[in-house]
Amino acid sequence: MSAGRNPFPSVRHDHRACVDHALHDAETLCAAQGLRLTPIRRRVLELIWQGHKPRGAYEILEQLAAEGHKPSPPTVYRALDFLVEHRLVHRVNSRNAFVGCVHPGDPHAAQIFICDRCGVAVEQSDGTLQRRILRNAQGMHFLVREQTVEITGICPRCAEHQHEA
Amino acid sequence: MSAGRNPFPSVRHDHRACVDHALHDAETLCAAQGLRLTPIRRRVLELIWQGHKPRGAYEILEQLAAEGHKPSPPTVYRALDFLVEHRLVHRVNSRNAFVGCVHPGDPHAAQIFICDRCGVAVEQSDGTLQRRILRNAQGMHFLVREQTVEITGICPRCAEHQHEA
DNA sequence: AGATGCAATGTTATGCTATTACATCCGATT
DNA sequence: AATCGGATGTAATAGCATAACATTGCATCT
Ligand SMILES: [Zn+2]
Ligand SMILES: [Zn+2]
Ligand SMILES: [Zn+2]
Ligand SMILES: [Zn+2]
Repeated sequence: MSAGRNPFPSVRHDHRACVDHALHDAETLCAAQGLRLTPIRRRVLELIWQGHKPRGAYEILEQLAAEGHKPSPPTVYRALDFLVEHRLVHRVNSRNAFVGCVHPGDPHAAQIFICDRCGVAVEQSDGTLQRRILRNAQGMHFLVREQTVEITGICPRCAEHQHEA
Repeated sequence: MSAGRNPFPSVRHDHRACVDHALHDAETLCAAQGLRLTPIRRRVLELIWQGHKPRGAYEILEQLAAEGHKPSPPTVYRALDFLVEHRLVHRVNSRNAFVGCVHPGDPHAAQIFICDRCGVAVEQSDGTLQRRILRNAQGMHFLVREQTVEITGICPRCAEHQHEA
């Protein structure tokens, strides 16, 4: 992803490596679990990874159409369902969009930080935070299935640009 | 809301009191801040408080239509925008729906627990959790504007019913 | 009173997001 | 070859949200 210590991707990081890495991980994971990373699924994952910004289903659909495929919504949603189900991408509820997961296949609760300005999203997995949520749930005898934590604001890159302008 | 120590509302709690309380709070708050709780806004808030389940905009719209009002989507969304902006209701992103806020007007970060079975949503505001998120954000120099924490699972009432069946 | 300004609401149309239902294809198994 | 099941294709529709512009109604100023 990024070379520096800050998880927010620099504009000049080698993004091709991000994509290659994500696709390689996906292939490994699917092979290990007997899942079929079909051409469509693979291509959708690749499109999601074109950047670090969550992408909408119809955005993906239009890009596929531009390549000549002309799929219909269910095709894209089915691929997205597969990718979400097998933890290769996260759904970003506050945006109705999808972003590549950085710990593919690992059943983790992610916290997603999304920049209002540039749209970049970064994922974190703070176990302490996650356990605190579980503890609070237990306190009211609520059985947790899934937790969604999404934080919006301004990313460090955009904050820098701010005081340049 | 509920008589017991568990924040999940019992089936036999006096829900009329919830609604009355919410509307009274809203009136007080709007009066104090010079806001106009117009008939539509008030009615939408009341409909949201008809239960403890998040309600969709079109659900509200249909109920208004059934009463003879026949509003159009923008009317409802404008009322919802007002209610969200002034912190009388929370938007539940994972459901595209809206639920009454139990600390109206107070700028707090809420964690919302939603039952997959009965749809009831309960709000919590754990300051420790909230500060942990802020700390994590600061760690990457991310400036937080808003945090969304939504937890889905099975509420205590539904868990009880479970082992009856 | 009449003119002006502003917030709220009404109206029409449209855009974006997601799913249902059914048909077809294709590779693996028998 | 027949069968089966998962993946994809196709058409229609459901569900969520906003843009753009018209109108209303009330408060303020002249
Ligand atoms: Zn990258
Ligand atoms: Zn940014
Ligand atoms: Zn109640
Ligand atoms: Zn329940």
